[in-house]
Amino acid sequence: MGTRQRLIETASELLAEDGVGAVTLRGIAKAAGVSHGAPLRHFSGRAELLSAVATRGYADLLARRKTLPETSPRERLTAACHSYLDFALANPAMFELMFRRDLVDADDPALSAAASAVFDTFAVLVAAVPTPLARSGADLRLVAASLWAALHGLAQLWLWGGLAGASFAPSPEAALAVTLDAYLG
Amino acid sequence: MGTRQRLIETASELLAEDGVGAVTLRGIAKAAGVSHGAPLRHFSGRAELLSAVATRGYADLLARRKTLPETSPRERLTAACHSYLDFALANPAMFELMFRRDLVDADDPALSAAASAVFDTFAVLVAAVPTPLARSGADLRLVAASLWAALHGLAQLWLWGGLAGASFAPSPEAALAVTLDAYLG
DNA sequence: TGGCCGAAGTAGACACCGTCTACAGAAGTT
DNA sequence: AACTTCTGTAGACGGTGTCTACTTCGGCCA
Repeated sequence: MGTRQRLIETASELLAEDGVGAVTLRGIAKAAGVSHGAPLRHFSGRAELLSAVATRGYADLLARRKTLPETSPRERLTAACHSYLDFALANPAMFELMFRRDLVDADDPALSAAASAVFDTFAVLVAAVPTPLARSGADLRLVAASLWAALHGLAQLWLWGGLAGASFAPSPEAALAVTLDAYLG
Repeated sequence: MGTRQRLIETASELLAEDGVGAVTLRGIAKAAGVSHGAPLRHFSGRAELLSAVATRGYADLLARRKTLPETSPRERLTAACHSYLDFALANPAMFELMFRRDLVDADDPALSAAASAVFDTFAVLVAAVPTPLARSGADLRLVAASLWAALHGLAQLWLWGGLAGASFAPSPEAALAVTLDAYLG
């Protein structure tokens, strides 16, 4: 395996084990057994390396969509929503990195393509379900964006731990059930 | 004004002008006209200073709740939702700081109290509205958490710029309208 | 009044970070 | 065989947060 690939691999492991704060260029280099300047031979800077890592994150997220049950469109959509939340809760550091504009190069074509693919396939799933909103004539892509945002906020808020500080501590699944109830009637 | 207060003030201005990446302890000290070590006489570290700044952010957000129209509970809730989104879009750096666990001391009592107050008053607003969800017997605090998450995700996703990369670019208000439609029927 | 002590500010050091540059070797091309 | 390009190393630079002396000033008490 080439050094470039090993750097991405090592960074992913470091990210999963020690969080976003631990994915430092020098730390990755040391963990990969190369000198601290070596990564710059394969990436223009930290942002480019982390973009490659985040791109893999989006790809992993997209891969989950391929394993949805072959049942009704409605059940496929709810499964996808659960899958999104599960991914975020299971890989908190990767999820955080994927949405940290300051750590990642937003103009990276591979990264934005992978991110768009996630949203696009989600929009397709939404469009296949006859929700009350759709029946009332709302723009389907707008419904998809709204539902995705709701999902995303649920994941973000839960990882943040904010609800735990409130006077009660709901489970993320319970909140997701309410969200799906609101959108799918 | 004491140095401590001026440091918080200066940090807030720096945050609003140049973003989260610019609120560095040394930079704040220089902008406030003190030596680079002075802030440590008033704060245990960077996290404590930024916590004080974020606490002010939550207070500002809460203050907006006091200016809601005295109309129907339903209109008050939708106004509060718009207010939340407006705050995030108008103060993106502050909004980001408020939810950046790595920059802030999550155990700061003032900070967590301010954050809880925001959620609690929101929950009160939700409880006053007879949504379809409420009528179907869902836990009202769970509905509040779910709706707040939806709002939060909308703000986060929009600031992230993600929807702009997709094949279409909805306005945040349009997406919020759909979200409110889903919850308030 | 004189002495004292703690709070507040300064300057320097340390370790770490990302990035740049100079250098060395290996590989491949003409 | 000579030359160029690629890959890796080592060192330096400016920046960061934090720690540790060292000053300085203001209030307090004998």
